[in-house]
Amino acid sequence: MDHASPTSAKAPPRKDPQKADPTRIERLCIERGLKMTGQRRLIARVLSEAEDHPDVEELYRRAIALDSKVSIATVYRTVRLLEEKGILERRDFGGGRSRYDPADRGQHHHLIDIETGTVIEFEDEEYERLVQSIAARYGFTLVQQRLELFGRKDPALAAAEAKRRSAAPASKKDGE
Amino acid sequence: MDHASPTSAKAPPRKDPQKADPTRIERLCIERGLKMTGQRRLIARVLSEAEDHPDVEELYRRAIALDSKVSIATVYRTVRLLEEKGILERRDFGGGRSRYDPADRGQHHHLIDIETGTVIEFEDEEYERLVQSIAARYGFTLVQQRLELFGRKDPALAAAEAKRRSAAPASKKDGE
DNA sequence: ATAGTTGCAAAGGCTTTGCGTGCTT
DNA sequence: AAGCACGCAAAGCCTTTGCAACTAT
Repeated sequence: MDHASPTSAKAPPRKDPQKADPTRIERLCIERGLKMTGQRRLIARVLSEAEDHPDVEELYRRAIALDSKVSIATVYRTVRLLEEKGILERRDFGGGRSRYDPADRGQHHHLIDIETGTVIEFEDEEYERLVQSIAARYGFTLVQQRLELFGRKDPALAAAEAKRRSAAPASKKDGE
Repeated sequence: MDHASPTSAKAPPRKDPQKADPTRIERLCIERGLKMTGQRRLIARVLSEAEDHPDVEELYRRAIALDSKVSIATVYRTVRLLEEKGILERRDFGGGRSRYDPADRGQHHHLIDIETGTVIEFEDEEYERLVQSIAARYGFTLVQQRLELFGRKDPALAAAEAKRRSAAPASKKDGE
């Protein structure tokens, strides 16, 4: 993970928190030529700060916690817009609701612990190569993909993992 | 596809079409100790004959075409039951509805043509090995997985594919 | 006979939408 | 100024469920 930068804002306080520092996602919105309203800036900020995979209701909760000037309909509309613009990716980890994942964090997939709901993100070059070649095998160019692994922590394997743990990969508990 | 047997019934007509020949899925239901009603037999039959990935409404349509003694609520209930029993797998190819896939057809994944909706099923040993090892890497035993590739037919690649086409893989047009 | 199943219609959860008002460009 | 975005509440999907009648074991 090369793009990871601490969430904490080290920048000195500015006059208007809304216009202070265009967040990662806000910048993308502007690039794509979206009209930036206060609500969109707010949602963009929540998304930029999110390190998990929130659903619409969770985004809504976080947004109103910051500002309280959004309706859930707008969150739905915005999230759909951003998905169409390729800024957000919609995921389905089961449970009915869609979850959202900023698309600028690079290609990654999910390993879900079926006991605890913990979501581990991972990347794998070999896998990437392989699916490209599978698609090509059928004459297709890959446009999108979805890979989710659901598993259970295995004591034996976990011990083995503990040993080789050195470059700690991202791993965080996600709701569900 | 080794298990594929023609849909047409070549067997000599029996007394009761309902009890005649327990279908593949029906047999599984019985093994799991499910109480077999006419409706369940009917749905089991539709599922056994399906070579695509129908959603509930499609199952319902096919079922009433055969017999017309089912309600859609029962289809929903049955499909959920069979999923819990591990007889059916629920898929989400986008579009809101869940699609169903008999679990006894072996491990396979899907490549979806985003232009036409065509669904290609494929298997890949190397992939299977790889994801096992990815899960193990994090100390997990794989319990379930979901892999869907969405792509667009690429003229250049398609030409290449046409050449090497010898062992024709399964490929069928699916609704949506 | 009994526990489980079905149909029907109503309810539920998530998401979208119509409409009048308000704000960005 | 003009068009697009917002909020609100109503409506739309897909799916589940309460209840009374029915059926497989």
